[in-house]
Amino acid sequence: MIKVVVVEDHPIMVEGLKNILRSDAGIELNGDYGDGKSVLQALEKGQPDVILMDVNLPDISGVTLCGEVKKKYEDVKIIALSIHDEQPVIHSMLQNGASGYVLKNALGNEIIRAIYAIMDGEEYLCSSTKEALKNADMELLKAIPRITRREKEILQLIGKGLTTMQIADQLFISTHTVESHRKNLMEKFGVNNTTSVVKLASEYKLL
Amino acid sequence: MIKVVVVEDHPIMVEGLKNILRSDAGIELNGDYGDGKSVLQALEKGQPDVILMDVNLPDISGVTLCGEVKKKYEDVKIIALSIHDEQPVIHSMLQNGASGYVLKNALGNEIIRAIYAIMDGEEYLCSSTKEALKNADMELLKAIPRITRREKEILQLIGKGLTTMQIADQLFISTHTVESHRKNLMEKFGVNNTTSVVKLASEYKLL
DNA sequence: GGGAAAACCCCTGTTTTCCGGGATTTTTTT
DNA sequence: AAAAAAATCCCGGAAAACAGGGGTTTTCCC
Repeated sequence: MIKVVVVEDHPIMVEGLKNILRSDAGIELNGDYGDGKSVLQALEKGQPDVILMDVNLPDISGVTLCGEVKKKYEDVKIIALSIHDEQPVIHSMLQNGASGYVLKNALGNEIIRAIYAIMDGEEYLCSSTKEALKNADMELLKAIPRITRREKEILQLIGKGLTTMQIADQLFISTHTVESHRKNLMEKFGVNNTTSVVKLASEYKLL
Repeated sequence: MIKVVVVEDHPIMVEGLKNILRSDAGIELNGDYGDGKSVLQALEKGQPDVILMDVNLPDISGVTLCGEVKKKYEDVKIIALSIHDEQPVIHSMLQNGASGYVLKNALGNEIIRAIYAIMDGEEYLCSSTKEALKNADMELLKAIPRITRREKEILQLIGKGLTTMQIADQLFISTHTVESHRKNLMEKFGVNNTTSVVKLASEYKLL
């Protein structure tokens, strides 16, 4: 029996997943969790074979959670579940140790197939995911930039529509510093104006 | 028996909803559809009592669909299902005739409760939705701005990081015109710089 | 078909961001 | 404790966005 754990914060979605998993005789559902913290706690007491993990969780990002789980329990396989088909999101999950990536608009049996595939040591991407990756040069695959706490803070204020001067005032720092952060953000996201940074950050759910 | 139809493009979610609805004896599931077009077609041949409608559909926006359904079949009650708790999204759905708004992180029985409540002629908002509305002044409740085709086009180009001049070049219009659109967009969204416009538009899934 | 609203277009001056450097002081991580 | 990463600060010139004004042409609704 393949032991599966579900991490997903939408109960209705969990209900659907349970139903799908139950329909397969070789799979055993070993619990479900609504956020990152509770699943990390649970893992200390024993690990499943596979974790079905939503990328957007209420507490920590799926990317981070994925990395942490794999660091501690390298044998646990992770399948990412997501509504995003953005290339950097997919790429970041895979880089952080996910063995599969299935979009939420996939059919139920794609999940089953994914589970068996990765138990065989394969990597499983659902068809729409493959589609999303195909168009991108494998060379210039970009991961989601890792931004610092301060940068995030400034990004949020920029998103609110504040000017550099207003931000400087609010955070009790110089306008020059704010401009530096702005510059670094543009650099990290590989764009040349703040508007694009905000758009991308919003797409990657970094705000 | 209350006849319910589900409009939702994530099969796993549909699976979960079916499960929940099946568990209640007074509710009968009358079909599910993955996009706006197919449900509009189906409605011509007969209407259910209630439509459970995802706000983010692949073809048209839930807000539009909601309006169209209510225009043609005013007796059909609509419950919006969404992952967003943004106030303008909620507000726009209700303005377009939705009788209920349930977030996807709600528990299954919230759905059941919502169905019975609106069949009794009440309006049903799940607890998190109420929470999201509470913080906002009822006075300055803002609907999602209606933007024109041209404005959307320009917004997308801005989001790509193009400057006013590059946009003007690409669309064969003057930079002044682009600036006008920019101005109108800021006006419509009630903010004073383009970055905020892009952020909001992205939140409301207008891009 | 006619009128209103929306969409589209244009201009000038002021403010803000962007770009190109460079440097010092905390934190964090190893 | 050393090395790496973050956070802070600084400058000046160029480029772009913003604010506030006005005008013409489509489109849409009655």
